[in-house]
Amino acid sequence: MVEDEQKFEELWRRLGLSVDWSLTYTTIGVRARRVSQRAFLRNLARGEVYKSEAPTLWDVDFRTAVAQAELEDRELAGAYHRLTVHAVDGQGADGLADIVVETTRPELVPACVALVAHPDDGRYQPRFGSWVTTPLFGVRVPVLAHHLADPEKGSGIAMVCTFGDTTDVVWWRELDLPVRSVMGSDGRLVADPPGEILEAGTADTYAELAGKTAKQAQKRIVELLRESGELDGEPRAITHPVKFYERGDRPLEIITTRQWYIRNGGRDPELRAKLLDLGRDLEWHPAHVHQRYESWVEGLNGDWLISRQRYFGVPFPVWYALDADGRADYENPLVPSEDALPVDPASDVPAGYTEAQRDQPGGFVADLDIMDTWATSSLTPQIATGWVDDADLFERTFPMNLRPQGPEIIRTWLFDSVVRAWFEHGVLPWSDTTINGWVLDPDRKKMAKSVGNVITPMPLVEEYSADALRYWACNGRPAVDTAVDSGVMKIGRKLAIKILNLSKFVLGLAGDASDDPALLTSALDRSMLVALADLVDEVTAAFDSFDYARALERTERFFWSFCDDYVELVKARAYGNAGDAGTQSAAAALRAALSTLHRLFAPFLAFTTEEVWSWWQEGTIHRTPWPDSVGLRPGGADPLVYEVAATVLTAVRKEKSEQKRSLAAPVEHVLVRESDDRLAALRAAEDDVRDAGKIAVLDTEVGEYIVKVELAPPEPK
RNA sequence: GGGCGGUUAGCUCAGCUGGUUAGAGCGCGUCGUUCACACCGACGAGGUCGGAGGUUCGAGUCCUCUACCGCCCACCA
Repeated sequence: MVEDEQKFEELWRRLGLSVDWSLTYTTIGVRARRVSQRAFLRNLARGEVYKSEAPTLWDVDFRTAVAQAELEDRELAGAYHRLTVHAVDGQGADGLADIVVETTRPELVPACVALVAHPDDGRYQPRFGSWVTTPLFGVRVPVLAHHLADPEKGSGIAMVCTFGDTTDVVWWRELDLPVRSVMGSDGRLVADPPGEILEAGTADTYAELAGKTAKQAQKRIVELLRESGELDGEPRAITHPVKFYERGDRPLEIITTRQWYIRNGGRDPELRAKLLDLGRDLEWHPAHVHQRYESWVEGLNGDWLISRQRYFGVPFPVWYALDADGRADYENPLVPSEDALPVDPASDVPAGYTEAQRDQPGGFVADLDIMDTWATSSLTPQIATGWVDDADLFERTFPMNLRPQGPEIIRTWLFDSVVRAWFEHGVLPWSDTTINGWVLDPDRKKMAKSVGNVITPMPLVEEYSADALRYWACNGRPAVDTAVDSGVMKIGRKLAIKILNLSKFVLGLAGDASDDPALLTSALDRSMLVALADLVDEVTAAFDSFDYARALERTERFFWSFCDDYVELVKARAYGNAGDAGTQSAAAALRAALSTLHRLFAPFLAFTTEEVWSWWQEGTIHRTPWPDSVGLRPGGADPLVYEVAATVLTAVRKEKSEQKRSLAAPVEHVLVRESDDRLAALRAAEDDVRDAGKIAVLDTEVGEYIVKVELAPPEPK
């Protein structure tokens, strides 16, 4: 893990990310533990966190409870087994017909506590309230009605087991059914059968299953059912979605355990509504990802389970008093004072007790569970802003501006952070969030270790440069998946080189020229600066709305046209006599433009711009003020001059290219027919256009747009 | 089952509140090097904007329906 951290830090430094490395923390570090435990204790004191014994989704390999947010569905092969459930003598309005139920989990027949059908289902209405006995085990269970039963599914009547899936939990709770659990925390059927099976005298049958995994038990029970004649036909293969722990390999079981929960609106409509409101107050970039938050919060079906039965993590700062019989008092946990934090209940002792009383009747016992990492990560804003140890910093930086993160952890990191900040501070932890997309492999496939298509950034940095990688990354829009594309990185590299070359040119010809705006006597120069000022406004607005990709695109577009057109147009004038007004104007405009472009590109090409900035400025560009369009925008400038001059120059280049002539080829005559105002603009830059195009005579006339170019005949070889 | 994105040139993608002949880069073709740039430049070819209706003087841009791709959510016996 430490190695991974170093690798990330090395990469991020190499990429020039402006991280304050003094603020890094680990979730089990002292600061994070103190924050986690303090927030927990305060949640506990206010009743926002509670401990409860309840059916819990459980990973049998990790042997820990898991939270709703850590679930994922996987499509799994399974089979419907048609089982015969027997009518009980003297019950049933229409005689003693057996009932056929379909189940994908026949191994849970010993855990069956009821059958349920839809209240409107005529087939089963006569049976509601009657009793039946389960196959193989002969346990009496009621037939009940519940609206969640789907008449279309299977035989229309479901076997409720404790617990086969989350619907069973709902039925168990809402129909007030008993617990008859057989699944152990190790994923194997427990050794001793439920009491009802003992009473029914079928313990020997259960013994055939005890100790087996779900899969093994299913195989065996199907054999037993077949032998007893209670399997109706052969199992019918299906595929169906099954809940998994996102990092687990076997389907989750549901077992009853005592766990810590934080209220998150999952069973409290008022809190849920408040959290939805907070989600609406948050500025999402892009806006539509907010929908994910909405559907997640609306779909919550329980509080946030934060305890884990693992070894490494932040411990709960809690002990329980033991009574004279050694029973723990879970209702009244013993807690430390805040200034004692962090504590480890496994080695620290609660106030008023001694170590000798640990695990002794009349003494105390530690809570040995640890917190889910999200219980700590949900406090990142509080950890980073010094909530427990730097009141001044906290005052100035909380709530924060921005949470940048991935889409897959909206339901965990983002949502949990909102919950914690709301409980503790009554506000959102940040005003804005940006959601990134995924990086896909060059074939637009999701990267996965199992597929072997994972590409790490460092080799790309080494091949194309950090700025090229940044350029590629900045071309990916927020929340849009972006494929690794060396072509785009090459363009970034090209752009960086172009900036170096342009800077060399500008600084080479006007070494220490003045920036005095009064020197801007050329209409073309002023026109270009107007366009540049407009660009600054547009790019600033794009950054303000977190649309960095747009900011880059606009800057880049201006830059290339600046190099191709403006620089070519003013080159002759710029090379002129340093004392001439035209030369001074060009130099001043070029330098103003260069300074602005350097700064506009700085967020993207951090290293290139830092280098060229150092050629002529003091200090780092990354702490230089952002360009100001007001100061840049010259008075009395006509934006048309630059545009029309560039258009004519392009037309001249096109003619030369079509004649397969050099760009340096002389032009005898050019006729520009244009509207009056555009011709006026062109005349304002006429000398520059003639110089740049090597044009001898430039005529203009008002009319429908046309540029007619007559080249001088080629020189004989 | 509910919802959110996407579908624009061979490829990767822009196209903001509807407005003149739909853009960029790559790739492709042609041409061009004394004077910032061959780690280059210029120019060009290439698109029924997924499909069908509709609103409008005008739709890639708005509305309805629909197809396919990706994703999220859901109590999926």
